[in-house]
Amino acid sequence: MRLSDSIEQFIKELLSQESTEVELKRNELAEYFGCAPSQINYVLATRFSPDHGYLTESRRGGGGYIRIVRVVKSGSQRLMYLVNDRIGDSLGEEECLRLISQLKEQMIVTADEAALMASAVSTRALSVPVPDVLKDAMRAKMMKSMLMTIASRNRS
Amino acid sequence: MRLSDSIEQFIKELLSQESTEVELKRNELAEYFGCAPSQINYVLATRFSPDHGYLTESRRGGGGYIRIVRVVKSGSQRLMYLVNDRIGDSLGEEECLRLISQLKEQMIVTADEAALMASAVSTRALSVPVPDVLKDAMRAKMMKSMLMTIASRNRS
DNA sequence: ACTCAATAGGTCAAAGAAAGTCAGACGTCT
DNA sequence: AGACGTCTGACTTTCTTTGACCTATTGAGT
Repeated sequence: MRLSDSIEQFIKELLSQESTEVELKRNELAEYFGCAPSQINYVLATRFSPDHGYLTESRRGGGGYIRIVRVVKSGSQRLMYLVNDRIGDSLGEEECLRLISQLKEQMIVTADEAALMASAVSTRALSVPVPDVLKDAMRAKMMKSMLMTIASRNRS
Repeated sequence: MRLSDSIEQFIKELLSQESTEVELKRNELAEYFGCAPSQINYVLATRFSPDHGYLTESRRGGGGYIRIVRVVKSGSQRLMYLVNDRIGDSLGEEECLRLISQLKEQMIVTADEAALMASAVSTRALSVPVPDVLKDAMRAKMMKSMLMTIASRNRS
């Protein structure tokens, strides 16, 4: 069995026990598996990325940690559809706004959240000297990122 | 648990009991936590700065003290300060996250909104081939745009 | 008034603690 | 052998903690 797979298993084990969130120490985990600490980052990058349905945050320095959150897909098929299929690599402002207003209508996001999202992807917010092609690429990523975040709460 | 966090909690405990202001002795507090007195300054600098919504004053010499005052500003005042003064033309990711978490702590935005904002300015969301300088310029604009949106609703 | 010692807080740099990054070595399929 | 996935180690960045030295205030003794 591959080391990466073992670590992946181990973390998923923890996640299944401790609900949807787990916090761990990179060095301890590396010690436990007798590997380089950076191996943990590799596992996170290749198996617990947002694309895989996970979010991670961390802190350095004394008392540092890594937290992994499993995004629950059940309550939000619509969102995951948007993230995985609907939104591609590029999204214009108009289309962003259309999507956002649909989400609002379907009561998947509140009016306040919709306004927040719209202001983030607005032309005004992105008015820096960068080609439009790249801005639209960025909009796509921002939308996905925000939708993932929304999907990760709200397991109602 | 981190020492800094314990001290922070301790002070906030005092503040919640004694209204909006608390006065303490640096050396006594350090003794109580068994740490170097300068540790107290570190906690003040990293957790009770004006950005965090606190002011501190102090006196040296006999009968010296440190006073910590929680500044009670309305949400929209705080937001306007951020938009007009605090955030300039450029803002790194770390600083964005710090500001956002402060807004959450001050209950000016909800946890959900904070998460949404954080995901919008994240490295992940902006991972397109654009120089970092421009990304930080964009972050500044996005933050302002989002904060304005928040301010324009409930002017409480 | 002046000086000096005691008291109390401030500053800063260096050490320590954790996590992040990335290039390159190593493996394992085809 | 080549391509792709895995793993490591050296170096970096961020956050925390401490200690040595500095500055301000007070008060007692002259």
